Amino acid sequence: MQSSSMKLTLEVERGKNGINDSTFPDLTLGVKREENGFTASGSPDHLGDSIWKPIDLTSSEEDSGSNDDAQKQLVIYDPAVNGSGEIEAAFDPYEYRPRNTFPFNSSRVLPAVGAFTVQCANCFKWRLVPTKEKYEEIREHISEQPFSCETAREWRPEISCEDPTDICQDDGRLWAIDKPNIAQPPPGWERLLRIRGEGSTKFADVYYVAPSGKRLRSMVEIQRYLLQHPEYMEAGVTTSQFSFQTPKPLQENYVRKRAPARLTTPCDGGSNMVGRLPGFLQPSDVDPLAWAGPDENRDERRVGPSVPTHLIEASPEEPIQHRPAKKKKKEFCDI
DNA sequence: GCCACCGGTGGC
DNA sequence: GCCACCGGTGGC
Repeated sequence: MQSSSMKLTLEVERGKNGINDSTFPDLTLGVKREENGFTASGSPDHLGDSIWKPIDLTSSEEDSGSNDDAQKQLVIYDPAVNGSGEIEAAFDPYEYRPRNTFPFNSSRVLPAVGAFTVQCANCFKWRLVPTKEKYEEIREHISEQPFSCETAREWRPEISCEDPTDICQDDGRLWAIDKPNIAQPPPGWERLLRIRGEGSTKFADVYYVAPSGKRLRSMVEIQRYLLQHPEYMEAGVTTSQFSFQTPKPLQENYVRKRAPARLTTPCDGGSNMVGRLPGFLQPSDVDPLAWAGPDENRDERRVGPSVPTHLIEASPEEPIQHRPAKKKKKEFCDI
């Protein structure tokens, strides 16, 4: 990972429908994994050092094409998945909430961001960022102000490049690369990232929640809302403070590809597209890093109650899904 | 009735 | 192929 010095990571957890929103804010972090599941370890300082290993996402960057910003990437993964694992919480920098651990009875559980991680530009190790707000702050200026372990001393005074990485992309979580340089939302506003279930036509949706509680889902709506509420504009809020860009999943098949309009033979397969499970795709094609899907791991991860298989490993229960495919994941930690 | 989520597509 | 946008609707 060379250039990519900085990448940002997001951990995804699953939440349930209504709940997601609330969960969002919490995203905090630290997850550790335990034997099979996750656990938290607790060390106050760094999360499990041992537990998490370094991740290398570099390659994944595909797209940003222009920027090689590969740098700033976020990875999302779903801890919950694993099950049971539990995530524990330790407060300090990393506090976790075991929310996902408990069984949601709800029928729908969707993945949600569980943690944010940024890669040190010097040692390339991943550092968990304690809050969504801090993460957004770092992300906003990641190009001009590369993140380093030294920066992390703001919330972890003892941290240095000598410490092991905080997280490793291994277990079957869902990882995604975030876009760099996204402005922080205006004061009083919140930017929500909702991860869709596997097999959807899109990976995620971004919403902005205005101070009034109104949710806005596109720049058109933002613009309209600001015009209707001049007070925000008078306060300096502009559309440049909003961005609906979403992270990209490393799992290549997570998002269902749009079917070609003309696929022939419908039958043949029936398989045509839609029906196909993503899983079938070849991981190989994808980037190296891509994490792998859940394969085997999945079992472990799933914990108790639910988890059905689905693709994402993460999701524990998901009634929802379309069929998931399974993909395999692999782990890659490099550092 | 509301709204979170999903699907679809026009435009690039 | 990707993404911004928004319509539809299941579930509450």
